[in-house]
This record gives sequence, C-alpha cells and structure tokens, in this order.
Amino acid sequence: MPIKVLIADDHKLFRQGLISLMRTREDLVEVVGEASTGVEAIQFAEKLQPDIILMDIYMPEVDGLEAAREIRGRFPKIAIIMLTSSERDGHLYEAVQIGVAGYLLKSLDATELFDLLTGVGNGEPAMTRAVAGKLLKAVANRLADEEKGEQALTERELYVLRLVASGATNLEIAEKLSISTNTVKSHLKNILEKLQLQNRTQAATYALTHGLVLPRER
Amino acid sequence: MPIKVLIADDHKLFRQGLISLMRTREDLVEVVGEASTGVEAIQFAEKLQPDIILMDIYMPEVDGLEAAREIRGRFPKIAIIMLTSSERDGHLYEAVQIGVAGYLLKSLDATELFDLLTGVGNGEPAMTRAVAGKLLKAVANRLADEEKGEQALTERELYVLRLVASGATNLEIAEKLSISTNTVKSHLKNILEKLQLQNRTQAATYALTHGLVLPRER
DNA sequence: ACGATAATCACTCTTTCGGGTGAGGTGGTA
DNA sequence: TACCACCTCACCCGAAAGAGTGATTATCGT
Repeated sequence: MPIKVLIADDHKLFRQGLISLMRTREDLVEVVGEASTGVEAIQFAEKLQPDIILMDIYMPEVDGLEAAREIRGRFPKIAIIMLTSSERDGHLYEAVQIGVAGYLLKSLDATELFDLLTGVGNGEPAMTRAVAGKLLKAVANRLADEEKGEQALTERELYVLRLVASGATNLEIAEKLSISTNTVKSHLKNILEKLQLQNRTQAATYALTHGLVLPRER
Repeated sequence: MPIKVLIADDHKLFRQGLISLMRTREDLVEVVGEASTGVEAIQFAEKLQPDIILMDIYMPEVDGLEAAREIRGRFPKIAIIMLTSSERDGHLYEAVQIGVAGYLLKSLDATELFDLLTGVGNGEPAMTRAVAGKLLKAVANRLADEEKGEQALTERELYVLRLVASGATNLEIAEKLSISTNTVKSHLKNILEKLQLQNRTQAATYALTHGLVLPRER
C-alpha cells in the first residue's frame, strides 16, 4: 500500500505542483491532505493520521517548526519531514532538536524525494548530503562551544533581545517589562556576552538574521 | 498555439511540480525550458525566445530582479512575470520599476495562474488583487511623501546606513569612510529624519527588512 | 538541604549617541 | 549668476548605553 502523505505549505501553487508530481507515482505515495497553515497541519495530522507530513517552515499563524513540535508531542508515530527553502542553520538545528525524520530543501529532485520518502517508511532519516554535512559541523561546534562556555539565551533574554531588535531603548524595554533599566542593562550585557557581540545594534541585526524575531514584513 | 513559457526558479522540486501541472493544460501553455539561476534565465531567454518567463527572485549568482532587468533591456518582447514567495514591498516596487508584466505570489491557485498567463498573452498585466492594492497604496504614499518633503537617501547616507546596520559605531564608520565622526553623526541625523526613525538600532532593522543591505546568511 | 541558574536591582564611571546650531566647499541647474 | 542639494566639519549639551562590581530572591534538580 502507498505511503499516506500530508502536505503542509502555505504556497498553494507549490502544493498543487507537488500533488501533480505525486500522482505520477501513485504506487508509492498517496496525498491524503493538504494544509496551508501550522494550525491546519496539526488538525489534519490528528484527523487523517498520515504516515508522513511534508512540512514547510514559513507558514502563517503557526509556523512549521511549532506545528512539528506539537505534532511530535501528540502523535509520535507520524514522521515529519521539513521540506523548506530555508537554508538558515538555526532552522535546521531547531528541527533536529524537535526530532523530525528529515530535513529537505526544495531544490531537491523529485525522484530523490520519492526515494527518501520510501526510506522514511522504513525508519531511515531523510536528508541530503549537504544538510547532513551541516549537522556534522554543528555537532563539532557544539562540542567546542560547550568547552568555552555555552551560549543559549534564556526566555527573559530572548524577550529583551526582541525588544532591542524593535528599536526600543532600555527605558522603553524596562517599562514594557515592568522592571528597572538596571535589570534591562544587566540582561543586555549577558546577551552581548553570550552572542559575542559589541552593541545593541549588532544584537538587533543578529536577532533579525537568525530568525529570533519575526521581520515586520514577509 | 500554446504560450511558450520559461521557468526560472532555483527550487528544482518547485519547477518539476509546476511543469507537471502545466502538462495538464498543454493546450494553453508549453514549458520550453527551465533555469535554476539568473544567469541561466538570461541565456535561455536568448536561446529559446519564450513568450513568458516565470521568474523567482531568490536565485543564486544573479537574482531574479537583476536577470529581469537585463532581459527587459535586451529582449523587450519577452513578458516577465515575477513568481515569488517574497512579500517584501521593496521587491514589488523594484519589479514594477523594471517593467515586469506581472507579480504573483506562490500562494496563487493553479487555475488562476493559467488564467493570468493567457491574459498576459493578450497584453494584460498579471497580478493578484492583494498585490494591486499594495501598488495603489505605494502610489498614494509616494505622492504624500513628495508633499511633505521627500525622503530618498543619498548615496553617502545609504553607505553610512549599511555600516550602521553592520553594528559599527560612529567612530568605526568615520574611520572606514575617512571622515570625521561629526560628519557621520550629521549623516545619521539626516537618515533618521528622512526615515522617521528614532535611533540607529531602528535604522539597522529598517535596512535589513527593506533589503538595503544583504543579510549575512540566507 | 544544597548548589546552580535565573531574574531582579543598585551604584559608579566612561563612552557613545543624538539634538541643536552654524558654516564652508563643491557641483549641477534654472 | 544664483540657487540648491550634498558632503563636509565644529562645538555644545544632555541623554543613553555599556562596563564593572556586588547583592538579593526564587526556583529547580539532585
């Protein structure tokens, strides 16, 4: 029997194209549904119980990574494959942390996709050589980082960073969070230290380019 | 006879999906080629002389907008339709300035795409209502801006802004440009005024989100 | 119960920003 | 020629940011 696949991508044209492609291999895969948002992906995952979800990252309301996290928690048997155009390393690492079954780029060839999909049916991970290479480097870096002092930001620091990225002054941040400017400065100092940056402007661009904050437009 | 279409998109899977879709309407459209970079798009435009080019923006080497500019200059008879996932207003405006025949988002429906393609064959512009609305607003804003004092940044200001966005201090900018910090401050003051911003951090995020500076990663 | 982490705040001090004002030089255009 | 936009710079001043040190409280895991 063919593998039941759910497609989650906000680009209708891409979904339709993918479905059209998959119809040519009905012996291998069967598209049982399509979602255009993260919320829909979660709902359809529950209703349709697909074998595999092909999930994009950029989606309105709830993005693909958040949706993947929830689906992983509630329906661990469903294999999630991120299928995205994002080459941001941060996205890849987050996806791996969530426990996805694969991470593929849209630059993939259709026949490769079919190969990898059937592989996932047998429990194999789905990823291209390029992505696998990045992961190897990341593991190496992670080890190096841990030796010289770690760096993950705390919830509070992340929140402060987002406000910094919005262009707020320390006073404005303090008022918004109902804390003193001293505390804001303390957080910001820690942020700059952890990220190895020199000033708030660099922190702001860091936040933007690393997807820690949603750009004002898309 | 069917319309000859060239597809330029760096995502192979998307190209293949689109081709698969178009095969279902061979009476209307015929895909005569596919390009995965801006350079290829230019080359194939010359060789294949398609009626329409469906062009993505994000592409390696030369992006879609640059390719469109060159093709418009050399082969004005070829209609170029930007087909992208970018909702950045700046991209839209730039495309319009280049003189593209349409600007479509990948969230488009396949049947709508076919409708618009045949329309372009008859000289009509191809764009969704949402995009058309943005253009209207842009024209309105442009007029409003011109009334209350213009705002386009000068070359020098743009350069300073880019350095600000890189996280440089006024001193660093001054040294890089071989001018005094006073001059840098003067430029920055004008930048903040023109863009209606309050501080350099906002200027940095503005530069990033408006494509005035290339993000460090993609 | 203890230690680690996170969040909070204070105080000082130096540097950097940003606003305001004014002004000289250049190059292009009406 | 006269005007104007742009780039350049100076000086002043107050506000904001950043670096350093140290301290309190709460929470969580062992």
